[in-house]
Amino acid sequence: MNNLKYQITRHSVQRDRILELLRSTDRHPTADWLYDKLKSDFPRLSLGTIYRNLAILHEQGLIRKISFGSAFDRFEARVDHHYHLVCEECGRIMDLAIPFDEELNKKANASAGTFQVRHHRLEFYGLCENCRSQKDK
Amino acid sequence: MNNLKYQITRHSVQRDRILELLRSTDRHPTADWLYDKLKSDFPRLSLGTIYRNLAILHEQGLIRKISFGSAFDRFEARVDHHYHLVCEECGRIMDLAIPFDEELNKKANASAGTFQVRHHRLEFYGLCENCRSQKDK
DNA sequence: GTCCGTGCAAAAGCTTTGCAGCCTT
DNA sequence: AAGGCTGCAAAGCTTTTGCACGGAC
Repeated sequence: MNNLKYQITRHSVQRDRILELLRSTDRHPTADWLYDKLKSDFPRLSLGTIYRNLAILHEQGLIRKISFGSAFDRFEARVDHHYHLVCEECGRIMDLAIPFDEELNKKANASAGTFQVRHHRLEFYGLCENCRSQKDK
Repeated sequence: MNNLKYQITRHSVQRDRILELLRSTDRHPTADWLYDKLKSDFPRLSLGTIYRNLAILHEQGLIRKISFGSAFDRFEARVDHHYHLVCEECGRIMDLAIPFDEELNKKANASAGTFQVRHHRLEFYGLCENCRSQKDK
């Protein structure tokens, strides 16, 4: 049983360069930035290749992915600060009852140098009850 | 000086219903879910209206928005667990030096009921040095 | 010679926006 | 009457995917 989407066996210069680039910077680049940087070396490079290789590298645990932006925003009417539980299986989101920790901002600020921390966002990921019992079957 | 994009003055039944719906549920809906729910009451409703009103409600502080998904993913070669600083002005992302807190998962689990917490994601938002000095001018 | 990886282009998926007409004030 | 709000449709953006070709092994 193997759920990997990409089963790479071959070597790819492009993939090497993407990983190398990521390892050489602390900018947490977007796919597009990588594309721009590598375009001069591979004039016929395509964004599809970037994305495919990022997915492969990610699958291999060689890189991490941080999602931002707004593909699939969720909304809620509760406007006080609180944290969420997110089910990785079904996408369900629940509010979590632990108190909001303002102290976290101070702790972060203490290590953030000249960066000025104003707030934070914390989410917990795992399995909701439903999906857990599904998996037990 | 007013930077608000939406300056609402008028009343809208659709907006009322969106807020009412959000207040009546704990599902943290997507725009599409709201659209589906309201479609029967407003047969000619459009998703554009949903999005516009969500933006207005958000601007008024009546609702919160949680972004997930992948519009603008960022990648990094550092694969150990760590936290990030995100500049709200320029979008720059930096690694934060505070230790990764595995205890957080346990704390969350203790309040999560039947939800099984496996990991978490924590980001700090604020202003980087550059953008801070820009603002002082 | 296989068949994986690439480039290219089209498609997909969510969100935004232009526009004309309607509705609130 | 003024102009914000709506529905509709098109556009915008990032990411994904189908396909044929070229390259790795």
